[in-house]
Amino acid sequence: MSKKIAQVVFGLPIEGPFDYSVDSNFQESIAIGSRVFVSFNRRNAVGYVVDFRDKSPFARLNPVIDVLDKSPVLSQADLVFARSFSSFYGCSLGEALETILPAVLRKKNRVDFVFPENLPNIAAAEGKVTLAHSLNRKECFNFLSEQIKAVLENKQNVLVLLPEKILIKSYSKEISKVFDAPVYCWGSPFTSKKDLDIWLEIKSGKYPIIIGSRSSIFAPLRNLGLIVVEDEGNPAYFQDQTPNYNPREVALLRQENEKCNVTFVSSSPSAETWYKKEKYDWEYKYFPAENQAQVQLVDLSNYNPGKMSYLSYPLQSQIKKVLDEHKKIILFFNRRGFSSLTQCDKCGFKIKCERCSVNLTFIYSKKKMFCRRCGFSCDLPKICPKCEGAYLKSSIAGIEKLESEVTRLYPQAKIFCYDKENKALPEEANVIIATQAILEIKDGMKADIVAVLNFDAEVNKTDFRSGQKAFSLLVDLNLMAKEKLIVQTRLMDNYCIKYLKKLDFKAFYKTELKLRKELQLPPYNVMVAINIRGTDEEKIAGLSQELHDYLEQNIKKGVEVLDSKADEVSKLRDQYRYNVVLRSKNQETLLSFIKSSLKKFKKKSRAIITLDTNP
DNA sequence: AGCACGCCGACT
DNA sequence: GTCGGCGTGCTC
Repeated sequence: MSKKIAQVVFGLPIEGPFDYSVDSNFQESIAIGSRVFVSFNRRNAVGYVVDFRDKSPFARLNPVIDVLDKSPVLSQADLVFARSFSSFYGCSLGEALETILPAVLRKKNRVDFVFPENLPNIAAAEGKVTLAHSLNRKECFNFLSEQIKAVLENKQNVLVLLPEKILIKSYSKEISKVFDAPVYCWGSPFTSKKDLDIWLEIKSGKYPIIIGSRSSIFAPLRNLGLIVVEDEGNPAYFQDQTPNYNPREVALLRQENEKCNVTFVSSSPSAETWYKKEKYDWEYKYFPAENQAQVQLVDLSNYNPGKMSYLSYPLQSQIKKVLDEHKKIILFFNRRGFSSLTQCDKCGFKIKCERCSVNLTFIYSKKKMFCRRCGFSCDLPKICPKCEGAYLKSSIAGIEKLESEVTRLYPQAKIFCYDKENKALPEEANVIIATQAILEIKDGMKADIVAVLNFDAEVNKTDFRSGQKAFSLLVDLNLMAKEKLIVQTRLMDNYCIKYLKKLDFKAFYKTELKLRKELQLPPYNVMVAINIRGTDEEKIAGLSQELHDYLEQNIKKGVEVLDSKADEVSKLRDQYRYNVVLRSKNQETLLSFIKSSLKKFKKKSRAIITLDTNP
């Protein structure tokens, strides 16, 4: 094949490719997948060779200044994968390539490493997808071990994804107990030169097992036999960066391209995953819990709301019983700090963050007020900043307030709070008041009784996934309880609670999916939010409306534009945020529509516009 | 993205 | 006059 003209793409939001002439002295070294140094729009830049051609419609071509790789860092397969990634997430091919490559390679760094010419060609796996629905860590781990063993025996490699970095170390220990193959823990981004050596080692097959978080989904493993996505529904897999990818979706893109197997693990899978499992007939393995704790509902609608304590009488007597029998109870109360609303008793002024549209939370243990969105903190004002009224009232109690109430009722108990700030938990603790941070302790956290104090708050969120999340929460808390799970609620016949009692997953997902279908939500539709933000609220609101109208006028078949709306948190870090949400049955149709429309719209605003797929 | 070019308001 | 704000267009 002749290499007269190289077609080059860049990590920029422009499609390309751009043509460059190739000097005779580069004929040997340049190849598809090489990184090249070229002049682009009066500046020098690193680009990626995606193809060659003999003729160019452009009269005057710039030359390739330098070829940076001794042998191309990107394989044919990488390019195919990047193409599907770019059309799935609506970014350019160059942006997709930069997402796949370690950050070091975006700069003008040479790679002298020569990749082995012909790696042994191992027959691909079957491309099978499994949903491991696990209420029993040990059983499920044995199952995964069997899968991994089969893959390693076939001389293929394994990638395990975990939602949080902190889980990597202990997981790798577990794996190392079973397999004696080298394990690489992929925790931090590959930004230094030293990282590059490791990346090259991974690429040349030194580590048959990689365990990592989000970004390790791009680990350059050849002969990938299996991707395990642990805790597939965990929201930590979502993250707002551009391009905004979800590793659980990327795993399926790799599965399509590399024919590797994929196993999703979850105690209560996302509705999206359950839907796909049914639709594509994925293999389904259910690992029941060793013993299921009994579920007891406490109907709060019988209580006088004015006099309501957070502890209903049945719960109070339960706590007493726990203390008498020297047992342990977890009181689950999903609100941090002392109070999440401080209000002037005289004029009603609410103390808000200076930079966000969020009420400040008072954290008693630190004697300070915090913004839960941007981290801003300040002292608790002594008088109302607005009317100088002397009395500031704390309402919407958090776990610290609850702690004081529990301490008053049970002075003899050993009470400890567990939340994001405070993760120390002494052995002798017998009443543990915890936020959802307690769910991160994946193994070992057990108590005789677990009680959910404000379940209704979980369901009443505006997030359309709140039902499913609330159900997942109950399932996980139920697994924590040895004896009994108590749920205080006014929603006695809520479907989450109803199907928890018998752990009837089938019925739960059937109901959840029916709701989603009726409301035209994912997984029946793809939703993409175009997020517009900037410092001038009027301008942003106007721009958002303008964008909405523009999209509607240029609408494409099969795409629907919903109304322009202020974001849930309309102001964050001094920036106002508006969204235009679009809906379609087909992700690629939708993204190509947005991409072409935004191209024309984007420039004339000083606002930052980002895309959020399946928000 | 990043940069030049070109079009209008206000100011030494 | 001209400095500089920002909307527009282009990059092989």
